[in-house]
Amino acid sequence: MSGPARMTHASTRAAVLDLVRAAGMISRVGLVNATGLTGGTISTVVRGLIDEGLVAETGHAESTGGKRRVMLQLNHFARYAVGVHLDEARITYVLTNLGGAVVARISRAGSGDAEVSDVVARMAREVDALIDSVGVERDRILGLGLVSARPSEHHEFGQALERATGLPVVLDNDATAAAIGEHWSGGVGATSTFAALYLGTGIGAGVVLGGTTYRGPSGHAGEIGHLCLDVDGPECRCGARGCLEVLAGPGAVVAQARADRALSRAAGLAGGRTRAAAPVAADFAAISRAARRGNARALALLERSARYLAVSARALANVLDLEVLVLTGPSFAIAGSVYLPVLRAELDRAFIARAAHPVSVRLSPSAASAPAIGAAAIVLQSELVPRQTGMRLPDDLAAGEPPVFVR
Amino acid sequence: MSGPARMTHASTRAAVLDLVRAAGMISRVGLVNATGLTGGTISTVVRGLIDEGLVAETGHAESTGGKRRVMLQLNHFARYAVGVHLDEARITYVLTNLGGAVVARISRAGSGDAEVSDVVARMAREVDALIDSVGVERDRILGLGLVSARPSEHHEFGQALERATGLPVVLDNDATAAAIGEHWSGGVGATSTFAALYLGTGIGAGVVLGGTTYRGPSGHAGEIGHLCLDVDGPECRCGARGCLEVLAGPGAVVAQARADRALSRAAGLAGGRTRAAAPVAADFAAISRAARRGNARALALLERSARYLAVSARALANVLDLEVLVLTGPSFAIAGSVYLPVLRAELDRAFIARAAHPVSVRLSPSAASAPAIGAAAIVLQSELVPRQTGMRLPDDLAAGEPPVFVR
DNA sequence: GAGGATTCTTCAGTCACTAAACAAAGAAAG
DNA sequence: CTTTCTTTGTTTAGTGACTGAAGAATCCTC
Repeated sequence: MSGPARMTHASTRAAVLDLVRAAGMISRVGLVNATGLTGGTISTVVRGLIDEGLVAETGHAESTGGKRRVMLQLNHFARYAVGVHLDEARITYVLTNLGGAVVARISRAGSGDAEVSDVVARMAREVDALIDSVGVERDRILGLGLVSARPSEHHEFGQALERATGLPVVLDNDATAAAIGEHWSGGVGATSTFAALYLGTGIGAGVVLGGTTYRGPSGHAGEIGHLCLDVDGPECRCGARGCLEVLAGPGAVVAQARADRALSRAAGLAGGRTRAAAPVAADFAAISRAARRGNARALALLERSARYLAVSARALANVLDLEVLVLTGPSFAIAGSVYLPVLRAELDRAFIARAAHPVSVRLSPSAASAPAIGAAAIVLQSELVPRQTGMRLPDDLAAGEPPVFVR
Repeated sequence: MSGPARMTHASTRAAVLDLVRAAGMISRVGLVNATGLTGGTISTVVRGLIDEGLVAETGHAESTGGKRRVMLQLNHFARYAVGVHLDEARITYVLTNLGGAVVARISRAGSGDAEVSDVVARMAREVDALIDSVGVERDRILGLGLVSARPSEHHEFGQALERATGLPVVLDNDATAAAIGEHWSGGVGATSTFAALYLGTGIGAGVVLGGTTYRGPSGHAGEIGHLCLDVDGPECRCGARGCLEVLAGPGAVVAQARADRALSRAAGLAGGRTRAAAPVAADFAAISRAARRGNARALALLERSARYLAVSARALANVLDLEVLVLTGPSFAIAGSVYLPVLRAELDRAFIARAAHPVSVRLSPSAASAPAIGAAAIVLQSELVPRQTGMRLPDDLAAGEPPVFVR
């Protein structure tokens, strides 16, 4: 238990930097207490971070009888990151500083069915415009995060964008990105276990366990759209019945609303009249507006969806032993006020570990642009936070061993 | 990306040992490839392990054009661990070697309502008897693992047992223990992501993500007994409706069977006539036997339970992106053959990430004593495997900082 | 302003790990 | 059998992160 608490250079530096970020403001002594390292080590590590311009001394604490502690803060404008959200109909770009705060933001039309090379060229120009709009030097930008609902389909896209922009590109899915964004922005604790419930046109969840993002072996962790809420429910494209997505997803809400002639007219639903990508999101927004205007039928549809989602959120909280649940994504940005109280009530009533700790349910303050902000946060995290600690343990251990000759 | 891949002494030693265990048989070159460390480091680490008697050279591989590789194996009988499973009605003790193989096993009556001090004294005697039965020296026993359905209620119990036996005691819950036992025994890969679905008188799941046990911030991770499968289902003690436990747990199966006069007689159910702890387990076993004898009604009840459980297992697999699901625990030991095909079919049909990888569903080869074996495995793991890598990041970072005086 | 408390830095020593030379063991070619 | 080459494993010097302890700097109290 005692003895040295050694770690690599990179991860010590990164861990200290992450602590400064997470704490907002902290002294060297505070870092000593938080890390378990000695004062000497912290002293040299902090000097390095100050020399690089990443951290700055920003004041003093009151004395506790001796020399006052010098407070340290992240120099938020030392580095930047670009976040890009590829949605079906739109591409959203944000430039954030080290603290995850948005310093520039633009939104442009989606790719449609244009050639990949053309889209990449256009995106590179739009990224340039984003950066130029605030006059940040290129070499202070750490990289570009590119998120979408199906990142596995965008590998070549990412590589092309990397060549076109000259920035390192990382890919991820929107829900995970949103979770990392919430984590980075400091809304939840540094080591907390939480999920970001993401409601776009689909339903997903980004999962952070004990401060570490969990993606699963194939990157599909947090897939809650196909939780079963009714074994005899309507069929789903996944092959099962009564899936959350079919019962309560934005698509289902919109379908139910369109089937209601009066509501369709009152809310001004687009129906099938616009092009394929947009209408679900647009009509879901229209329904939400109708509910806010007091349309009882619209409100009932949303509340029905919220109850199903609440039960699924409880399942997620039970399985993962969550401490915090953050609602985020474009659809929650619009209808969060309807969903939030329903989810809160459900998790307060029937979360199985609530004797040990409650689940705090919150609406993201930046639900609409959460994926793009998260995309930037992924870059910040991948550049500044401990890589994977520990060592790789390949599963095919015996692979490569020649045939054995037992003595 | 390049540069040294440093780690602490303890974790390098432990990681190498864990690799030797996981691989079964591996050469020094194999360890170099698997760890990324250099030959020199592996050479010294392995020498230390051989000096301690934990590892032994056991033969040669065929030459690939040069010197033959010397193969290394875990010396299974170098150390031992005691595993104890506190069930409602019985206490099961196992003594395992380093490989997790059972070298001695006894089962005694449960604690009933005796005084804690008396029970602890009796358990200490029974542990002594277990150890003496195979004549293992006391100082080669690493510790004692104590698992139950509600370990939080057994803290003092564990401390008393630690004093009485002189062995370090670790506590955990039965489902997590079972998962660790499966992992240690090598049925699943070293870095695999899997869950042990535990069916005793309750329902639980032990979760291992990427080779690391996940317990959750309050130790309640894997709680699937209260997944909702029917929002309008029967009420549950947790406050919700249609929970898995109420619809398909062994208690529910037994209740349904008891309500059936013909089945009760055919299976010889004890009903409410025996004392409180045993009957559910006993009657569930009786129903399973009846189903095996061809009783259609008993089989139908079990298959109904299996279908609900299968849907819940799919939920777990979707949320956690599982690669493997192991069925274990006393009730699966009895009725596993009924449940297994139903779960397999469900996960084959509707697991959402099956395009990326299938979920392999297996019945534990030692389902009945899995908790006790797992308890011993927890001791092995806590003594021999990397502690937590990285550094602790307390959540109350600003705590202890005096008031700040901004410059 | 002396003395004590607290914060922060400096520096020598320690230890895990690497790189590279070396030794040992076997295969292949003559 | 000898030579040469390949592969495996060990030894050794060097590197760098970290600790511990001493010292410097700063602030409070009396």
